[in-house]
Amino acid sequence: MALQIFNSLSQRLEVLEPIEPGQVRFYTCGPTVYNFAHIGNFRAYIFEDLLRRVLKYCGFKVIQVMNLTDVDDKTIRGAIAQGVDLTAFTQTFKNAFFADLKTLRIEPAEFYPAATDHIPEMITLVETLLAKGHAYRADDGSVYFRIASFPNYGRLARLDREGLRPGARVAQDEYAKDDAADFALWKAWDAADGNVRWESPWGPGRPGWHLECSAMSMKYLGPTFDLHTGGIDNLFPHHEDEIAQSEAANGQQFVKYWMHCAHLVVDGRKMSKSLGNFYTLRDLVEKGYTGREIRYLLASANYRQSLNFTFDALQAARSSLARADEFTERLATQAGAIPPGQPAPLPGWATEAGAAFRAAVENDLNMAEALAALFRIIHDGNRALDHKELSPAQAVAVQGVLADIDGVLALLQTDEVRPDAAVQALMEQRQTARKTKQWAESDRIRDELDRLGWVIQDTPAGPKLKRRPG
RNA sequence: GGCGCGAUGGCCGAGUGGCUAGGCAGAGGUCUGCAAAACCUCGUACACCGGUUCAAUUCCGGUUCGCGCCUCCA
Repeated sequence: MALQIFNSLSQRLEVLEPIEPGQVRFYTCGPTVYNFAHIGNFRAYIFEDLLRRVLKYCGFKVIQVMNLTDVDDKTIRGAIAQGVDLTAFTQTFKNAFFADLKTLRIEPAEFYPAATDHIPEMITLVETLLAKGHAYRADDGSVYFRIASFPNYGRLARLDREGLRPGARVAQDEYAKDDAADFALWKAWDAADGNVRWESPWGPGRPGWHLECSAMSMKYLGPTFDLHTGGIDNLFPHHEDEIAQSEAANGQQFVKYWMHCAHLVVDGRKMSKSLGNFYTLRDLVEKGYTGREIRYLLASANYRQSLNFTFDALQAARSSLARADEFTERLATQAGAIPPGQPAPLPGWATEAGAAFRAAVENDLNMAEALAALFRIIHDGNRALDHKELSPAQAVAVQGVLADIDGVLALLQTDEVRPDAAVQALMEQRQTARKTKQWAESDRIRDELDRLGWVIQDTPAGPKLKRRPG
């Protein structure tokens, strides 16, 4: 089997065949750092993280670039509103973004280029486009891309010239453009930009939004690379414009495969501040949910379908992970008894589930099926342990399968919290009470531990303390 | 107006022209001092209306509802 992905460009499933065998170069549209990212944003970043991990799982070397948009209308507006420098303003949200990625166990990309660090590259690209006749300078000092000069425009989004007719959303003040559909490569400075400006051959101004992705992908990945991803809302105009700029400048195909992640909705409704169903990652963490739980929920659905975020589902994610944790711990206990140097025969059910997992992720990242394979291991493993049919050596082998799987999922490692001395002492007190059959006292201590956030399990090997989630 | 996606049991969510998704929640049981965990058992789900077919949740058409894009929202 080989990794198959759904290519937005062809609208079909294709076997991923990188330009350079064994290595996938891919570009992912990153955040505009003007506020804290919300869970809808993170759905896309988790999708990209799963993709990255699946690529590695399938044996590819990965070079991933994620851009940081740190200059645009919103960042400028935000900086001015707070009366701080653009750089200072965006730095706060860059830091927050990286902290959030860590919370969600998203593996770092190889490069996180920021737009403001690549102004010269962008200016060079605009010069190339001007020289090749794909761009023109308007009366206001801005430079626009001439869509009429690029016949393939609209191919990705499947929009024809009719569909590109100016609609209500085209800004009224874009009179300077030859064609209303043309988009800005370089925006001339105006008063609303405050002190945000860079010098250019066309006078002071700033880059258009789409330009950074073309300039930076070219710099870090070359004129043609394998894979480009983003949210479905970026498909048009952003990605369409990237293609136009890059292919017009380089005269060769920009990207071989495009993948787009569908949106997240909350309680079946579009997430919006006015509906009161808008959540940043930080909002959920404040409510007591862990990054791992949120990751589970966001990772559990097909990336091409809209995902319905509900707190019931988040609670279910919590319970599912508790079940997984219970099993990995049982497995570790059993594996701990292994005599050193024993070869490990893998039970049949684990081999099958491991293969099912691989087949699932290779099928365009079918994470629901992949998780089903994980739960097959948990279920069959628990049964084998109950029936004393899993040797320590086999337990080690199963751990190996889980480790492989978790290379993709990044869900199984727990954020372990050890009970403190007081909690430990209570547990021992309860044991003493139990030995003398003082059940009322024993239950009272159990309730007290519960209030402290600890659940107790009496096992044949003695009592165990479990952190109660939330 | 144009283009596109979707509707699966209480919840989240795979999938398939006939054969169990999975998880969570719920019910009963085993185990346990009681629990917890685990295991065992348990659900005539495929929006609606037509059509194709021996057979449709799956294919086709329509209806209703939801979501998205149509120039700077992941």
